[in-house]
Amino acid sequence: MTEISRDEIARVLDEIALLLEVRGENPFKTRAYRQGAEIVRDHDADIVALARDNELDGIKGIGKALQEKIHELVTTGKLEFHRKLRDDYPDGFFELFEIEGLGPKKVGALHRELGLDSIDALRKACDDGSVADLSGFGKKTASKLLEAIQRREHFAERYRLDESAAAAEAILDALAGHPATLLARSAGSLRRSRETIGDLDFIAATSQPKELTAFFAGAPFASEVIVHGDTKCSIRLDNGQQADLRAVSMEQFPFALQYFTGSKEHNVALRSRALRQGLSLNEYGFTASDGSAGTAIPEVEDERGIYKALGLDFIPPELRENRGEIEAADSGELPEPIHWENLRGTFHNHTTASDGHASLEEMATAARDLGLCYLGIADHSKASFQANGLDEERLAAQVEAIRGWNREHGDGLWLFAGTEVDILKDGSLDFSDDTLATLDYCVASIHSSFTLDEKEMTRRLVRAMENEHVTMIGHLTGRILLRRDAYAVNHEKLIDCAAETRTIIELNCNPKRFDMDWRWWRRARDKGVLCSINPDAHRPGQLQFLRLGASVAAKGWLRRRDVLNTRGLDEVKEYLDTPKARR
DNA sequence: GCCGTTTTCGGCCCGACTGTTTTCAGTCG
Repeated sequence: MTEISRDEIARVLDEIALLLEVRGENPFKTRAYRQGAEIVRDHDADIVALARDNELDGIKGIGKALQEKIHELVTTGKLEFHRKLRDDYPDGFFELFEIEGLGPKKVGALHRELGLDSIDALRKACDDGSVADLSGFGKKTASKLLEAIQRREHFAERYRLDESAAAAEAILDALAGHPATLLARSAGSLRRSRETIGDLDFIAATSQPKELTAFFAGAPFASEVIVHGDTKCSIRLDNGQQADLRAVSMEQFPFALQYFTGSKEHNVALRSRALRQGLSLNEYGFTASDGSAGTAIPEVEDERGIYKALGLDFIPPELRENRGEIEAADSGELPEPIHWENLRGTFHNHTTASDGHASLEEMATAARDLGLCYLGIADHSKASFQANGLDEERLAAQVEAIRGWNREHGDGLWLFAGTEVDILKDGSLDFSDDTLATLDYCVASIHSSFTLDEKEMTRRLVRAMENEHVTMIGHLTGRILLRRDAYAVNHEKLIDCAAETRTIIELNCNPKRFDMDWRWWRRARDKGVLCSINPDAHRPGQLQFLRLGASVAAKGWLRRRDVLNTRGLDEVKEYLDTPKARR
């Protein structure tokens, strides 16, 4: 039996929560399953192994019942409780939840009353009027459901971080330009630097909320108005992405900003903490939780003040995922924040020699203009023929050109000669050790045979890490966000191996990738693994991805000292000159 | 189903908006 994965356990728990909800079970029970799923996804240690060995005791949020169910799932590959719940529903039933406007109650009614079991069946039922006749539904609901079905076909539900950031900046500019706006900020998952973004969230301080929501609803970037009230307005942009505005007073602004930045889990934890201090916290402010006049309500001027009132250090938005940040803020142990200005150079970049769109000189100039002190060139190796990978001869010529640049311009920007060498199917490399020894450093990446199973893929990467010339592993899982899944790797083993072999793991901050995923960096850091933040730039402008990279690194709890490219040129030269085993 | 610095029982975050309703349920964030 192939072992069940962490994601699969979480998926089953989520599905149980959904099914219990449809059946109208105790909402707190469904929440317990949903939280269980989150905990399984986020847990630091190898939770599958713990479950197999019945050692789940002491994980907060996983009580006796969930422990037993997860154990059953891992050891038998099935969960009887889940099967029984699921048996009543066909596979297509679950896709109904993907339709905007349909929650557990409505899906339950559609299935119970009309026997609907797929989006296709729902479309037909909306068309023939049977949905509109259902109690609790109506003509308007039916037509909204039809629109939502169409929209789902046309647009992805999530968007890239860089594209979302650009859209948000334009909207913020428009909001800031309105005379009724006192302050405007974006919030939500964008502010938390998640790898992909759902809706865009905006908070504006104003004394004329109605004017502002009306402006938002009528703005040129609003291709459709979804909801429009006195203080809240949701619109859809041309690309299908939803944008929400909340208009609040100046006094409410920090609370609204905090609240709508989330994450939901972070906020729930923060609210429980407030309650223990006799305070109720919502998006408008603090109140006495028992309504009494005796409780002192803290004065708050900005978001920082909210955390201060709760006895916490300020928690940067990136860390607000309820993964231990509140405890760390309580004990003064939050990581020192890493900023993009701390980055002095970067290592994984391409030129026209392989599949880049700019010459060595153009890339170097862009790096210097960005204020970097050094730039590593790592073009593809020959096995990546689709990317015009370099053979030994062309590589040697490029190395010579780089040395030449340094002789001429080395006082302004230093170039490192490297390669992004292919890790072949068996874990060997596309260049010999002798060839690699002529370079300053080496990024090793997988670009082929994506379908190997987890064991083989992990072994392949381990073998690459064991090579003394491999400085760092590029895009560890090969994922292309919103398009291609990560290949199967055992992160725990690879992190351990990177620590042992002194191999750096790249944080590929090309917004298509953000790979390795931010959820693993804290563990890597604690094992002593060094990170390099690399844009995988194929054009000069893509060096700017370093800004996003620093935010994602902060999200992964990385500190400056955990990141190679926060070091100055001399330190980096010394690092690369030191044999790997002694680094 | 989970949890415990008021608790091993009795709580568990909460407000805006919409549509279908005559006072509220459902969804969303």
